[in-house]
Order: sequence, then C-alpha cells, then structure tokens
Amino acid sequence: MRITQEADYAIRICIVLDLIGEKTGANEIAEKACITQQFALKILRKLAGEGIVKSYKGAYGGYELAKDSKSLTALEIIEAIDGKVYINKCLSCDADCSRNQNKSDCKMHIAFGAINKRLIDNLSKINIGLLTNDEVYAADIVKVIK
Amino acid sequence: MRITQEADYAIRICIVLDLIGEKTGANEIAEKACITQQFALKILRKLAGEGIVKSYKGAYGGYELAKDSKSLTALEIIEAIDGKVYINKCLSCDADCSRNQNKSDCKMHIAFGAINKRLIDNLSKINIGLLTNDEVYAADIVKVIK
DNA sequence: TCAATGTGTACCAAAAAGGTATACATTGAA
DNA sequence: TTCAATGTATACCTTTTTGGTACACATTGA
Repeated sequence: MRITQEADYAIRICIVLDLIGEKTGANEIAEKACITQQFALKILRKLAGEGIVKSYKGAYGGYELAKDSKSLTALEIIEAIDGKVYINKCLSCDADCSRNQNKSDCKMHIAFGAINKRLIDNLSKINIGLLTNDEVYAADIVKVIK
Repeated sequence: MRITQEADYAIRICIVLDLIGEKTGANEIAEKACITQQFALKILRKLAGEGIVKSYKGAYGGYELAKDSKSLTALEIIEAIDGKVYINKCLSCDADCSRNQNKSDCKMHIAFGAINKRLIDNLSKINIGLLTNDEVYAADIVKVIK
C-alpha cells in the first residue's frame, strides 16, 4: 500500500491535537495542519468514526484525541483512513491466488505476507507521543523500528 | 507503495522463465503466467530495458533471464516496473516537507524513512531462486525476512 | 522473401486519490 | 427563543494512476 496524503494529513492532525492538548475547532486544526477546512473535516469525521478523536457538536464544538497519544499508533490512524495495510493486492482478499494455486502453496504470497507483517508491525511501533515529545530524538525513533 | 499487479505479474514472469530455463517466446510466457500476450510484452519490454531479461528479436526470438535467478531479487523486478519503492509520497522527493520543516527535522519523515528502509531491505532478500526451488519451504522464506 | 517474433508508441477505460460544495443537525449563549 | 458557530452527511468533481489494448513497424531465421 501507499500511505495516502489523506492518511499522512490524519497523522499530522493527531500531532496538532496532541500539541494543543484540548478541544479544538476544525478551523484551527486545519490552519495548524496547513490543509483546507473542508478536507480536515472529512478526515476528522473518519477519525471520529473510528474512535481516534472525540467530537463535540454545536457552537464551541471541536475535536480532541480520544486517548493518550503514547498509545495512539500510526498504524491505527492509517487504517482508519485508508483501510487495511497491504503491499500487494494478493494479500487483501481471502480468495486463492489465481493461477491454480491455493494461498498456502503460493510462495509469492508467503514472502509478501511475511514482509507485510513486518511493515504492519513497524507502523504499530510509531505512536503520536513519540512524534510530539521534544525529548524523543531521531535516533530514538529509528531504534524502535526492527 | 502498493506493489502493482503489473509488478506482481513481472515476478511471475521471472518465475516462469526460471522454471523453463531457456529462451521462450512471449506467447508461451503469457500463457504460463495467465496473462494476455500484449500485456506480457509490455512487461517484458520493461524488464528487458532494465537488464533483467535478455530479449532476442526476429523469428524464433524470445526472452530469458539475464542472470542467475538466485541473484535476481523481488526488489529489482518491482523497481523495474513501478519505479522506486516508498510507502509515503513524502519520501519520494528530495524537497523539504511542506509545513515549514526541513526533512531532517520532520519526525514523521524519520519514522517513515526507517520503516521504508526495512521494507526495501526485506524485498531485496527475496530472490527468484527462492521461489522456484522445490527444496525451499515456506518456513525458509519467512526466515529470511527480518 | 516471408512468416514469426520483438519494439515503440499511442491510445483507452476503470478505479483511486484528492478535494470541494451544500444542505442539514446540534448546541451554547445572548 | 433564536441564531450564529460549529459538526454531519452526502454528493459531486477533477486529476492521476492502474491495467490494459491496438497497430504499424523492425528484425531475423528458414
């Protein structure tokens, strides 16, 4: 999979929300994340739907992170926006590969499956807290990736 | 990045070529890989352009792998078809991230960069020989992925 | 010479990505 | 009670990418 711009923005939005640390309107969020309000709203709606942010309706409404940023992973956010992460279409469905092989016999499937697992695992190692904490340095981030 | 169908087929084509082990026409290759001849030709042209297969023109022409299948990696084939592998657009260009940060200061960039490196490394561990050799089992393939 | 084969280029349709518009529902405060 | 500020839902739009196809042309072996 490619992590879409939308998912990328979603992560930035979560970073913005963590840095602000309190309920914030879409307008301000959009501005801080450098995207249009309409697009921010679209992303925030998806994040709210997946329980990643809490939304407050009406005047003086807004959004805030639904949980501690240290336990909010890049994987969760990406999956909330783009759906399941997979590097190869073949991995996305339960059907057997075409070409008369079932999945467990297809070595390409096995190889890509193992690589995809590793990728997902690494995306789940990155949490928003890591990205917003000034005492976490580049080297610390690289260190969590296996 | 998502590994496209085209790159997926390209790997299958290389597997077919390795299994046949000798110069083979696009017609037969396409049939064995279960794709149309026209599409196989398009893929084979790219592979030939990148030096992954050797092509022979004219009557009784065809294609064969340009090197030993044990040293032909999935990464090479994917890059020949899809271009450079990157999970996030942000990683594809040298420009600084938008949002007033330069690349080396952007923690998202650092995190995705490390994850992407790992992915590329793993794709380079899979070679065609691994996929065509009957004595290589699923567990052996999984073992090479870090 | 010609049939079999690869090459190059152009084209096309469907799907995905990225983004916008608009009508509507909810809520807090005057 | 009203209304402005805000989120919700849905629909729509444009551009890019993907996944192909078509066809005229070049090369080569028999």
